[in-house]
Amino acid sequence: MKFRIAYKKELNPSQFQAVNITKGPLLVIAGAGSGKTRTLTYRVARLVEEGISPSAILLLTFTRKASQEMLKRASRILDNRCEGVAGGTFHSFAYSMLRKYASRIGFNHGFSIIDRSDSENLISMLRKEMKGVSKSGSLPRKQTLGNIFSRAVNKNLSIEDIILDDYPHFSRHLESIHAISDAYRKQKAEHNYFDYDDLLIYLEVLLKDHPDVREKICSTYHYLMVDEYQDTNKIQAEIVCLLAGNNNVMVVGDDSQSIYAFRGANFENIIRFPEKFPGTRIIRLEENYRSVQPILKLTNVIIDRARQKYSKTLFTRKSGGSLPLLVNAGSENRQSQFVVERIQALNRNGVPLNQIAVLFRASFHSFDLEIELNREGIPFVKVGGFKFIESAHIKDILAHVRLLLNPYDKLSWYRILLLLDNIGPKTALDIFESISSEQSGYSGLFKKKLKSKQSKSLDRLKNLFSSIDPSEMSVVRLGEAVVKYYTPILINKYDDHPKRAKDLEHLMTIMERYDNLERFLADMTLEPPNTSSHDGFLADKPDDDRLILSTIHSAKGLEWHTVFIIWALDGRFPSTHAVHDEKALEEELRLIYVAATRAKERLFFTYPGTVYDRISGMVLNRPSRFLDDIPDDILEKCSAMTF
DNA sequence: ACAAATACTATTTTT
DNA sequence: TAGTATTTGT
Repeated sequence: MKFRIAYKKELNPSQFQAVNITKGPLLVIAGAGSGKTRTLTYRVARLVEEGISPSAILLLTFTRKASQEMLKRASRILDNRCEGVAGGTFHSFAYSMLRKYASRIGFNHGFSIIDRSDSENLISMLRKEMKGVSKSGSLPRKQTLGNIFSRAVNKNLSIEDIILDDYPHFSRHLESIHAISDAYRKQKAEHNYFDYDDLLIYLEVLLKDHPDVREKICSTYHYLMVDEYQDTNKIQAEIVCLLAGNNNVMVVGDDSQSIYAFRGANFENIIRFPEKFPGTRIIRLEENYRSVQPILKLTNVIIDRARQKYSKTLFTRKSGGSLPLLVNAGSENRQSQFVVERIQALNRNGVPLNQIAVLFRASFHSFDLEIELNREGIPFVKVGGFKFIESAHIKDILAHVRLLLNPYDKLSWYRILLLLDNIGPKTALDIFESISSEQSGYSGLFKKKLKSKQSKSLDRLKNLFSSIDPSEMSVVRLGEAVVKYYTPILINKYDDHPKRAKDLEHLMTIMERYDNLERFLADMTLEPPNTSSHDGFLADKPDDDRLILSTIHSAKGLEWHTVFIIWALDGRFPSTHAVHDEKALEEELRLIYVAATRAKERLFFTYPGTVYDRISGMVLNRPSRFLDDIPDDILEKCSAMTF
């Protein structure tokens, strides 16, 4: 067969093999910077060139952006048939399958997806009820409870196991926690709520218990490709098994880059893949095309300390380059200043801002730097951490919008009613009960008798709901009506309302892109914009030359000319929480490995000399233990003063 | 009885 | 800083 693309010429031998083997199970161990994306992209093109229908190919990735990017690139090297390939995250794929087959799993009236904070709010309500019952000491907070429940699902363990393993100090509350978990499950079923984990659970149920559905889905998607396989959990691995009916399944991953164990990911999925699929062919991509020699030398030393790994050694042909540098800055602010100065110097020497990234372990690590960047007028985007979509004012608007789709949405009513004067938790729930029992849509709001003060606050809300009609107005018009109603509340509630009003404007520009309310809401929970709130309204301009600030988790798969890793301070990275747990410590090690392997030409680690840690009462003054004893000819050390 | 204001405390990463 | 527990106010 003659192909338009010269695969053999454009790929190295291992990559070519991975593209060339299109049938049967295939495991690709792809080291950092080894052209993993390139390989997947060419493989998509190859399948399409072989005459396979694009809609028969399913590409599961970690973010929607990643799959879009790959399909776009595949289209560029072949043609736009590649855009027809089905791609997305496990969660978005689960969503579309479950929508299609909702009635098969007993959800005849559909369901709505709740995000993490919705789920926590629901848990919080149940926790309050439970507080009266349990006697001794305080229950875990809602966030912790959410973590416990989610981890149990994603690791396929019981609540007992999770508490004994990870939260032994809460074991005396085991019964109460169990009760809350049961109540949570019940509430979700009653209100047709699916949390993130439910999407995976119900997809597994659908595939497992309904052979005809599974048959149908498998006969649609003949070719399955899964990216970032090291970060899948047990359910996802099971789903891959169920989907790979005809064994044409390729998974790509790197156990050294597994950084999502905290949410149940297990890189042993990679190791077990050949057991699950007998006859699996294994290909290793070991040539690094990204980093210069000195950087690769350091990252190889870092990952060498990992206990458990698929062994591989990356090599590069990129010669030259300077040694990575570990800088003692003296203080947090001096660290920020140092980074700013280096960025300005690089920029003067012709490195564009968008080729420079500052990476950190936790979102708040960049606060001081952000102030310094603003002072110097250096434009930046921040990725990861607290998201635009998670800020209270955006969630307020979305709650109103959600009610237009489902007037019996308990969480949304609760949220928007609490915004009103003289209405607290009790009244809000009473009103919801009334609406729910009336069964007459949101006009049920008019039925409930209230004190005059309270009904006065409700009047404007009633007005809003009687003036809008989701069947007649476009998505963005609905949004505008809600914003108009909400603005006085916003001004009253927040001192910084001008900034937040801008966010609402940005939300309107996002809504403009949708003509379907349901799709809009699903996207907002499944694939929300990943940038942080205050720069959200600028984030859509892709060519903007701006510095990147990012959590390491959100930097996965990306690369820059120069990378700064700040707060490389023992006690922060690894954090004091992780140091007593070997598994957690290993994950921190992989995390610093992922961060360092993002760099192409220049790599800086910085730490503030001495920091007092209020929580542990310790003085932190050592560089990260992962870097501390690396020889000077691999990692150069200096202080900001002597640079 | 319930809402609103105030005090206290523990602090990561994300679909 | 935000979530929760506690106190004060209507």
